Amino acid sequence: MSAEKGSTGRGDGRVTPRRIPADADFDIASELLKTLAHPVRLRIIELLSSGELCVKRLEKLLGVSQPSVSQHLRRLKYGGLIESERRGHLVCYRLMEGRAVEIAQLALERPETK
Amino acid sequence: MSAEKGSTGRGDGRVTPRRIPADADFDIASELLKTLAHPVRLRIIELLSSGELCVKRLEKLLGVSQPSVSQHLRRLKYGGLIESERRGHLVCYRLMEGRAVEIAQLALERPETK
DNA sequence: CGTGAACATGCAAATGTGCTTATATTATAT
DNA sequence: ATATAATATAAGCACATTTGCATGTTCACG
Repeated sequence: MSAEKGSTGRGDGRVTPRRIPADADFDIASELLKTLAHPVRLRIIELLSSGELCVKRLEKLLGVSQPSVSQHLRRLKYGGLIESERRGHLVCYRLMEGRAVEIAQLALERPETK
Repeated sequence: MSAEKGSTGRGDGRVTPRRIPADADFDIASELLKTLAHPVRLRIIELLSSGELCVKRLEKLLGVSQPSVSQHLRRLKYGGLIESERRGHLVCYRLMEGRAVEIAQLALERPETK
């Protein structure tokens, strides 16, 4: 199974040299994962991966109370995963951090049955 | 930026058809992410990606107390990410779930500065 | 201005997490 | 059998997270 060391294969054929993670990197990375580690937030990321959405729309799609949606959006925004833009009296959210979708998709895969 | 819909590109050239996630899938996925969302557990995954290690060795490499290491290992094991095998009076741990390393590596990357 | 719609924020209760310390368990060696 | 090394589990506490509910805020429009 041993993955080739020192580089990361990607879908687009690029091979990014992997740097040695410092101590703080693990803190930062675990923050990112904590931000994603909630069913509602995962669904928000998945929904936004198809394009931007306003809160009202998310509220309906998610079937979750408006304050709850706003709180999750705030957390995602604070974590730098999404950004918002006011449009009239709507506030639209869109994805900012590409890794968010990639991680979400990986986590949503069914475990490989090798 | 829009990623191609309905399929996931992977490093090995495979293209896995993506199924529509059901409600429970988000719960399961967020459990997986929560299990990974701790700096020490991330480091354990990274260390084990090079081969199996016993608790004593992990304790030294991580600089964390033995009970703490054991607790993190238990969580990872319960989540199905690692497995253990007794060898004499050592207990060796190794990776089980390929996604764990992939997700950890993605989370450890520096954010893309497109 | 005042009203309504869309969002955001604040707060308190419930729950979950992580760490430390102490105590069990298991296997080896004597 | 006993002692010792490696590991696991348990109890307790501090702290963070989640959730529901109430209350603010901001904008558009009449």
